[in-house]
Amino acid sequence: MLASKFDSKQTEHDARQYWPEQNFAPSGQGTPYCIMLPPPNVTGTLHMGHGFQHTLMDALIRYHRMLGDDTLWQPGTDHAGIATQMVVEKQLARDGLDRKTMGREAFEQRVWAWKETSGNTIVNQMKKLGTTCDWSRLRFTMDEGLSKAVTTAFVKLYEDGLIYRGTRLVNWDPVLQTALSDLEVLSEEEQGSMWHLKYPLASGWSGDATPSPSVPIPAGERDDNSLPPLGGRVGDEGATVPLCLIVATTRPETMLGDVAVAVNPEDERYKHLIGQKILLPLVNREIPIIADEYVDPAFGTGCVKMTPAHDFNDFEVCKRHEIAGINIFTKEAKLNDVVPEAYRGLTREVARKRIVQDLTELGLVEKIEPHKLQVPRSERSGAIVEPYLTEQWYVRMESLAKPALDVVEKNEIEFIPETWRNTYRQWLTNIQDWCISRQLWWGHRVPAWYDEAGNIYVAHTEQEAIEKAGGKKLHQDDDVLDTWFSSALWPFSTLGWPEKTPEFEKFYPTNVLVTGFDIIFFWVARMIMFGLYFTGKIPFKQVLFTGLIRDQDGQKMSKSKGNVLDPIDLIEGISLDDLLQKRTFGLMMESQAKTVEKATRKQFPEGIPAFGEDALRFTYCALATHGRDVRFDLERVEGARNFCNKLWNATRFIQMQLEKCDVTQLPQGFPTLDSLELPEQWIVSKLNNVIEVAHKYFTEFRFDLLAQTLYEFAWYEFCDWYIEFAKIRLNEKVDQAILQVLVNTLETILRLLHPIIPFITEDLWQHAIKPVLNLQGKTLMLEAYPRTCGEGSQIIPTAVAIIDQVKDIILGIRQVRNFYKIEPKKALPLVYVQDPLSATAEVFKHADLLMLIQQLAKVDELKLAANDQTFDETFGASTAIGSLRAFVSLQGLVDFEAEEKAKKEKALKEKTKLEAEKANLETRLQNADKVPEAVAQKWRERLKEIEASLGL
RNA sequence: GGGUGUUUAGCUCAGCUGGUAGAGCGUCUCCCUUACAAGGAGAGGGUCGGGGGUUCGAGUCCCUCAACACCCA
Repeated sequence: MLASKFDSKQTEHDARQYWPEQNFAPSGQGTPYCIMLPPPNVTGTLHMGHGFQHTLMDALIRYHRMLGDDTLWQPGTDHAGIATQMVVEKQLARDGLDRKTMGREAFEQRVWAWKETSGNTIVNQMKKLGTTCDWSRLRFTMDEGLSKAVTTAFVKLYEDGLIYRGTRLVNWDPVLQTALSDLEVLSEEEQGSMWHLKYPLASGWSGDATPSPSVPIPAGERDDNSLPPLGGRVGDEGATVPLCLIVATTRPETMLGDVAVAVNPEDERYKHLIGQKILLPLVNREIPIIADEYVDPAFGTGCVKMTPAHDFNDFEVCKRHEIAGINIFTKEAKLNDVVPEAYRGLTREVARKRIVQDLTELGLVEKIEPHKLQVPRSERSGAIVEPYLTEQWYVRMESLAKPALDVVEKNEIEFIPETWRNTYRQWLTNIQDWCISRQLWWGHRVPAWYDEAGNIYVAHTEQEAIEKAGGKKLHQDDDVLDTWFSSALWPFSTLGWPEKTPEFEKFYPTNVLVTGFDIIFFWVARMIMFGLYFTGKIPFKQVLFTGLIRDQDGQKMSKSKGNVLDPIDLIEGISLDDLLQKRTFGLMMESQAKTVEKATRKQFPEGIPAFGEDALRFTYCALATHGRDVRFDLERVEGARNFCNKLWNATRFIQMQLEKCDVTQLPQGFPTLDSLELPEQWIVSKLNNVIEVAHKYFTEFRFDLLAQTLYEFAWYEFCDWYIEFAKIRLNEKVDQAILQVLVNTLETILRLLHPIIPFITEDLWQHAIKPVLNLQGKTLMLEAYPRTCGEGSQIIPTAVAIIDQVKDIILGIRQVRNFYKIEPKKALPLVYVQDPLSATAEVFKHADLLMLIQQLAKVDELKLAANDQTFDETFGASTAIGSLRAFVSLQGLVDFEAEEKAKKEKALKEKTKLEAEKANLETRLQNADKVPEAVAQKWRERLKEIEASLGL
């Protein structure tokens, strides 16, 4: 006998023993079905987003496995170049070491060692959660096979002219000292300043202090001759007035690298100055005034300083004007030796202060305004990214993007939800070349070698390169590839590509990719491009984009905010103290700890109870709407846990009932539907309907509706109604057919729910179902997903209609009962039921159904009233559901005088509502000719119902 | 500045190709009835962001405005 309460820990422990890992491998039979696990960072830990996506993937895989498909869920981890290198470098720093002194080889060994110790954490966590990946096929992006795929891909792209080495501006992370791709730079709005600087015209010195009127901001106008010549000081005798252009900038320190000032060619204010020169302050370099459409005359002063070596827009403008840039920074983003001596070696921040100060002293700062600006920061180090001129490896994207765009436009790859096509299209149509080299030591080293003359030899191996070089001594490129380069090969490299393995032949293209929309560019688009390029096929047929998991306030979960939830904690529970410690550890700012602690104490005053894996999984599914983000609501986990308990207890009840009979005598499967009594016909009809809907929702990836449908069926139809119907009759006598329907319906429910809540369904099936039904299967995981149940008819509409009527009668009587607060124990002496549309008459032909009503509504005597029979107020109360009316005698049960008023109010309210609806229907029916007949028919029926219950 | 999305019950969200609204949690009342108080029986609660339009009929289609979110520049 089952315990009276569901215990998730015990259940998970028990269920797991039926799932040997070899069951997760492809069966070798059936239609191939393959999902690639988006490889998590090998040194990371599982977070809510993983939990969410893995749940959906596991549900899909379990569903298809139960359908009999040949399922492969390919797992693996990602080496995560920058992130991993940073972690290891931090460890080294604690030991007083750094990678440069220990050398590349020793450093790599150190990272491998770290990967071995920590790398299994996330895999173990996934196993703990019951994810049924084929663990025997676990891959790692730095493995030999996958590294070979990377080299092969690189060499091919290079030989096809799609990879090149180019010198151009890149996003430079001055802390990590590596280039970053556009996608690794996050721009956030920050409060800064806009400095308005005066740039004197080289030719514009005016001896008579009368500025030309067409020069808009002559220094003299405002400062009244107080402005000194360059190098002079305020108050100098005989100062002349320079004519100045005023440039507005958010980065004054870059002025040392200015090579021009640009204005719009149509700007009347400056037109005549185009071609003239500026004498750049502090540097004393003459730079031209140029005209370019890029300049917005309305923004700032309409004059833009050009620093092409440190600004992407300026770079483009100056390229058009063939003006070379001047690099003023070192790799650490400190001023280099090109700038005047006074500024050399300063960081950007210090240089800014110094330069503004110096310019101010020269009277060359017009004004400083507060200004909000987008500051580009490195996703990893958080440092402000410096546009920096370096030589890097690039992938030419244009020709790769086109076919990738096509397959999505033509829906050969289906995006779910479809709206992400827009995002995808937008990015691919404006795609930039992909900077793939990184100045790191952890990753796939660029397979390019150089001879002493600097000639490049791209080859699969060093040996091959040397051969190409004619035996010359070569040095391999120091850089490694962007981690996403290897990730882009994931769908086929994990299947053995470039070898044509049987797995590749069978499972590629894969079926569905489940991932977050946040990596649509990073990963999804690149996989499609590379998939098409290298295999000639799409890498997957569908992409399911999940929302981002946010906290209950809609905030992104992040360690630095201290609002993360660990899926493991929801499953196993955690005390408040442990949770506090977890959340306040490693915060960016100490001061935040108090805020986080307060919020945590408020939200989880008693910590988090152990809800169990099934409850968490059910919640993930219930929240998996096709939206953008998911607010994670802990209360829903509780609701899901309660649902598990409901299933548990329903099983327990059935187990008790089965003890009354000899289960070995119980026939297999459902009895023929036509042979059954009405309640049985009803529940099996409903069940068959639910089965059909479940398949539909799986196909449409509507895990939310799937969860809701199964929840409602299991709880409301099966537990609340059918079990009650069954209980009453089983108390009278042991009825084999009822037992058979009970246990088989439960068994079907367990199979239906298994992909979502695998542990409890497996556990219940093993303990309460398998022995009773004498099933041969070893695990529910490998049982068939339900199709339709029962022989012959699968849905009997008349049974559904009659039982629905029975439910309505019971509901009506219960309403009266509750309204008059009649004790549940007290039986009602007499109830008349009247139904002018005579649907109820059918119910009264079945004595067994009347018995059910009498027991479930606690009524002594139940009678069918004639249509013209009337009941005066002294009889009791009446209630209406549809056309049905129940007249409940309340003789001796209530004080009529006292209840009269409330009763009248209720009746009036009901009447008003119905009359309004009646009027509305009548208006609509005036236009009945314009409406489809089926709709009009429905209206007429409803109108009849209303008239009937109004007693018309 | 360009784009995408969201706005439905107190909270979190469903609502398919247009036919007058649903769930979970919460609230209120009654009940520890031999599967389940992690439960049972019932109740209350929404002018579907504002405005306009198309239609016999709009939460659902179109236009517009507003707020919020995200992406790109």
